[in-house]
Parts: sequence; C-alpha cells; structure tokens
Amino acid sequence: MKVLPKKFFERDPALVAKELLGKILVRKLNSKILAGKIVETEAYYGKEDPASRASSGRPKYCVKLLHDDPGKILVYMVHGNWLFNIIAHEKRKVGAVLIRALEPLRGIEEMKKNRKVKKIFDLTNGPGKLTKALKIDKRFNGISVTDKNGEILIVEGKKEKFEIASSHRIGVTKDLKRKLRFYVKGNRFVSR
DNA sequence: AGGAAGATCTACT
DNA sequence: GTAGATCTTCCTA
Repeated sequence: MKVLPKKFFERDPALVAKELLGKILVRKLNSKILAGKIVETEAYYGKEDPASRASSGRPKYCVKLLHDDPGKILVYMVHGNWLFNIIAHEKRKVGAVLIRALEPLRGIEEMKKNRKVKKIFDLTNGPGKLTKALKIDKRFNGISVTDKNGEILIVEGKKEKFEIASSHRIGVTKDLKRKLRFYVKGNRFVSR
C-alpha cells in the first residue's frame, strides 16, 4: 500500500479532486482498519468561490486551514453533519477537496454499527454519512493524510479503468459556473 | 439571541 | 421522486 505524497495535493483542487477518485481512504480505529474507495469528490477554492469556507461568515479555523499546507484534513460541521475535506492547492493559492462518497471495502460491519443502518449502500454515500461510518470529527482538523502513522491516510487504489463524470456541486446555494463535482460513473455508492 | 450552513431522515404525493 | 422538520456549530449583532 502506497501512501499518497504531499506533492499529490499541491496542485489545482479540481485536478486533485478528479485524481482522488479510485484512491482508498484508510481509517485506523484502534486495531481495526476501515477502508473505502473514493467515488465522489468536489473541489473548493478560496474567497473567489462563494461556496468555499474561505468566504466570509465561515468558521475561522476553516479559513485558516484552507490556507494551510496541502494534505491536511479539514473537518467541519454543517446541518449536524461532519464534512471531510483535504486541503489541496498550488503554492500560495487556496483550496480543498471535499470527499462526498466512498465505496466500503474493509470494516463494513464496524461501519454498519457506527451508522446503525442495514443497507450497505446507505453506509457512506454522502459526506455526512461517511464521517459517521468512519468516526471522523473535529479532532482530526490539521492532521495530515500523508502521514504513514496517522489514523487517517489515503493510499493508491487498484489499477482499474473507470469513467469519470462531472456535474455542478450539490447543496451549494451559490455555485460557480465551472463543474467542480466529480464521480465514478455508474458506481452505486455515489450519492443521489 | 438569532440565523445560516457543501445534509439527512422520514413521510408522504 | 419531492417536501418538510430537524440537525449542531460558529459567526454577527
């Protein structure tokens, strides 16, 4: 299992979001390992992006972390759900990638317990759901996913072919014109 | 104190 | 499929 290097995240958020599809998100929980394939992401920019947490009226730690080093985790609460982001941007720019959906691979029973649902398709097919399934919350703010010994990291997935589709972002009141949501076409774990 | 926020659950047309 | 209540911080007044 190869952990993604920090360099991976030092690029344009939209590019990182796209390439994150098919990668594996690993969550170490005590001795157990929960893992899922990333099947849906969204890119967010700095204050020029009205939906970004860098725009005014957002929690200040969000603003701070968005300017921070790529590869760090940003978690923040909205509508009673924790949303899991990874900082990603070119040098001296601002941005992040939101992980919207996973396809569960390991520790599925554990995820079911955390989510209290039976259907596997309801486990991680939404940003608020996957954080519950993986027990991710505010504590992880500022921790880097490129740290091998960390509790959360991202590794290379299998080499497989899949089609990437894009659309406008979901739930955003003021979106940009660009399509910044990316997902694996035909995958059942993609939300909606 | 008030309100808004990258959502989710439930209960229906 | 859509509609509404409810969700938990954090910002601004």
